[in-house]
Amino acid sequence: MNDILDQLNEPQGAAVTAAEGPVLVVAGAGSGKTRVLTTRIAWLLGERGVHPGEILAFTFTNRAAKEMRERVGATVGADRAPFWIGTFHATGLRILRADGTPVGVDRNFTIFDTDDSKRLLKDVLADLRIDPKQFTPRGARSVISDWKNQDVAPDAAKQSATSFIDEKYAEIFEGYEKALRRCNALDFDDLILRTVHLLEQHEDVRRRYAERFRHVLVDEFQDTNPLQMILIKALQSTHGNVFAVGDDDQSIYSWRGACIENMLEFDSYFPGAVTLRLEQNYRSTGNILDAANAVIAHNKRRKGKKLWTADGAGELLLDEEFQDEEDEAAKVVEIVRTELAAGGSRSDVTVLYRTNAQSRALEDALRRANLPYQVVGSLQFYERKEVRDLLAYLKVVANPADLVSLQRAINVPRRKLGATTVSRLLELAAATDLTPGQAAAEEGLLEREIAPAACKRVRAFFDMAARWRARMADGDPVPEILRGLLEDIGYMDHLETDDPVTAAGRTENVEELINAAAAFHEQTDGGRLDQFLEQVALVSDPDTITEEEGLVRLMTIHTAKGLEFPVVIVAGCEDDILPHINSQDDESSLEEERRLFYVALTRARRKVHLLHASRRRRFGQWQTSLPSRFLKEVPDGLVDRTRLDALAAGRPVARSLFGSSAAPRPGARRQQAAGGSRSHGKPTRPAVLPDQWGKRSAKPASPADSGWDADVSQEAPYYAGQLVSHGIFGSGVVVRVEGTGDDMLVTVDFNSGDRKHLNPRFAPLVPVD
DNA sequence: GTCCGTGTCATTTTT
DNA sequence: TGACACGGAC
Repeated sequence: MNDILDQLNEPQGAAVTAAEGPVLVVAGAGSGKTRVLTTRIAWLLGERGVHPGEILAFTFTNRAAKEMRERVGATVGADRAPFWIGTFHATGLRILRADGTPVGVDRNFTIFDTDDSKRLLKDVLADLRIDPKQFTPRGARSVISDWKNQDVAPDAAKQSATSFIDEKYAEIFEGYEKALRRCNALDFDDLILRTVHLLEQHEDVRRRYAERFRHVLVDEFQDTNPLQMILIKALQSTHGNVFAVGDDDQSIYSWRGACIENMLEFDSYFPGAVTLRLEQNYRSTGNILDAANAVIAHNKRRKGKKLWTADGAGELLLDEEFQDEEDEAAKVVEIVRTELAAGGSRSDVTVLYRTNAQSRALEDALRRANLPYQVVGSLQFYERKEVRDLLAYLKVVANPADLVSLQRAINVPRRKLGATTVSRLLELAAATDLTPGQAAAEEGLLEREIAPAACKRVRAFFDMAARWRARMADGDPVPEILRGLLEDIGYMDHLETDDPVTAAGRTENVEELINAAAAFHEQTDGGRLDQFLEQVALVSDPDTITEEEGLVRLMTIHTAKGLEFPVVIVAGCEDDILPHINSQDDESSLEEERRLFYVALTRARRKVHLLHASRRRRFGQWQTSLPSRFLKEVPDGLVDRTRLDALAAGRPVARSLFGSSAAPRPGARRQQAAGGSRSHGKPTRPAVLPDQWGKRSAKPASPADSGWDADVSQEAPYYAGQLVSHGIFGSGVVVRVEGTGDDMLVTVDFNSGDRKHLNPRFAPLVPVD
């Protein structure tokens, strides 16, 4: 044990050996947080005589849970590793499976994921005859989820509603809960909510669990929501041993209910808590850390800490501007090639971006350059249509009450059972209080509403389901059920006829699902179908299809949290992307955007490239953009900046237009090397014109180019960065120009502090020299 | 019941 | 731009 402690630095050691009672470890990026958690567990087991069964550890991802379990196992021996290390959801599920009955949780419930919930909500909205334009399933799900995460029941929501909108949502909430019950299903939030209810309403159960788990540990504490806080409090209620590790500066999930206050006000939730800080970083260079520290220091709502490293400063960060997203992508290719030339691997380079849509241009460029890449996390394996189809079948087999899966499965492949038949079937079932399968089995019931031929097809479907349900009851192995079912419904043929182009890929995914079932069968020693479905619902990706070597990785900053890479490229460092346009209104969401930028920076071990374009296509329309405001927060000495033109460098724009200032700078090679600048246009649009130089020879002309040419030469007297004045609002700076002609919309930040969206046709803006 | 054209609307997504 | 949902035509 002592050698393990010897390997820790002082604060790490203090955290690991902290006395009983509440402890908050504020662990900066790359400061050895997982190590502290796992060593703490090992120390409790080894030094404090704690039994493995007395430890409960929460994580947010399965990946983290797995890693923790393995690392503890490696230290103390697999047989002594705690049994209860898991995600909040998986842990809630375990508790509910064992003790859920008192809060009305049926043993055979199905877990609805987000997609299931939305589909169910769609039905609910239709039943309630609510205008689907005003209330979307997506919106309703998010409102309901917020309520659930604050332990608000439908009744309470109704009572506290102060507007028509809120009342409607509360009504939808109520209908949704009823529908869930009818489906014998729990959604993700329920896994925690019902557990909380169980522990709140049943003192004996709460005491039992609290006394059993003498030590509660929580990873990524900054991401906990109010409901999870209640759960943690309940579980530590008899002993107060909470060991929470997190980084408030990496809280990037507030939009999912994460509550940074849980961390900032840890002391008030757990009086007498000890707070420790881990600030020594073992990942990044000094320059990267200094940059990250400087940026995050602009946030007000934080605990405050400063990362440092015992190693050197390393290279400067690079901040480079490009004309558009294609040039930006070309730079990514160049960076990868440079790394390869220097003996590195493609997988050394990871590109991070704010929005998934940004991956397109990057992928195109990498594909053209023949550089294999992997987009991590965008479309999850279990979100693929074919996989979901098959899972829907399995769910129908496992849970006859699951109406959502039924609706998905019943007409895929086509069985001539359309919307009319299905909705009549569901109405009949609802009216008779039977499952659709039972309703179909009732003599003559279907015939009341459904044409005889359709009745026959409906019964054939349920016969099929019943056959496989019998096989399940016989304990047939899951992979065999899946394979047989596939055959039975002719799914592979369906894939082929449905779309021959994608059939091969989809078939592969189906095979991957069979593999997952086989792996499950092995690992669980013949686990049941419902257990398989449960695992699938709580695991977003099978391990096999992530983490491949030799691939350039692309992912959102959100998915990158918790990972590290030698070289990080942050693409799209532009205002309106990072910070995102929808998150600029209030201080707290702007701070979250800054945390995102901070997370991106701190992923890098060796090198950071910050790329941005001065214009890019958004929804098919060109939009100009300014460098991200966060770039300015990186101190000058740490970064090498390259701008396309003099504007951003602070020189008067017009001069660069006429060539006087265009001395080639190191990073400007693309624009300069091209030679043969084409002079055209009027000097009234300085900010865009210089971009055009060399464009044609830098890469083959594309339709986009000519379109842009035509556009700009006729319009765009306004450009981002331009100083303008307005009769009423005074003077200000143009932030963005959207649209053309009469539809033109110019966004201006006025010196008064107001941001206005103006149509110059109606609100004359006068350029200021 | 199914097909296909048109219209709408776009963050982030650990479970 | 492009994915997806819906409504009208067959």
